[in-house]
Amino acid sequence: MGRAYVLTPDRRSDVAALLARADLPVDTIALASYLLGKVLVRDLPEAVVTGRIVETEAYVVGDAAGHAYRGMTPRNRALFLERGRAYVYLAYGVSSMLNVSSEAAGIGAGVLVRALEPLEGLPIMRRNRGVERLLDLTRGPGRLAAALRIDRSLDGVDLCQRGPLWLAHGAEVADAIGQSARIGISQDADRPLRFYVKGSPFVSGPKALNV
DNA sequence: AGTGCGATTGACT
DNA sequence: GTCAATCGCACTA
Repeated sequence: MGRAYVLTPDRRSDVAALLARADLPVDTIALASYLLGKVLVRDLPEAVVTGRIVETEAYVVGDAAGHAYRGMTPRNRALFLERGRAYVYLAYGVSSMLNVSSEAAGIGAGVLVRALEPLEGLPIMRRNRGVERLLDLTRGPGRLAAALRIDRSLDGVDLCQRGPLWLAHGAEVADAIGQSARIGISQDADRPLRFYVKGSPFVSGPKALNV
């Protein structure tokens, strides 16, 4: 079995460095791996809740599995904004999904955030999720959105600006980055556009994809 | 205006 | 492992 996974040291989000838009790679695939290790900061009325990104998926230009594939619609317009904006939609009428828009303004593409390692605000996350187990708080796109109380009202928010939801620099990803097919899609299902921190127990998906 | 379908999750056999 | 819940939205007419 692999060595024990070491939790990232807690970091105060009020001193965490905001990601500048210029820091974000323009290319969707580059952005997907770049976001691993970065910290997602959610400013809630009662507390700040943060987590380290450990799993992402790229939905690239011309991707039949991407929501922007058939052009701009009321739902997916945020995917066409400049990179670093939030695209949030409701999946299966039940779970909210957070994406980071990518590429230049006018081009529809983005990166789905699939899993976080919880850092700050664990009590709030437990309350938002209604579960106790640390591993169940933010493992999976719908779960992390619930834990951070992210919903469609945050669609279009600039993640490169301090506000209700933003991105901060994190510790370097010392662990190797794994790559696999994306989860839960039928179109273009074999393309290796999923990225994850190897060895992190907070990564979602079947074990076979996480080697 | 009606229809079909998910970038998932949680409950259950 | 299987499967239903649940609803906004894209698509067709």
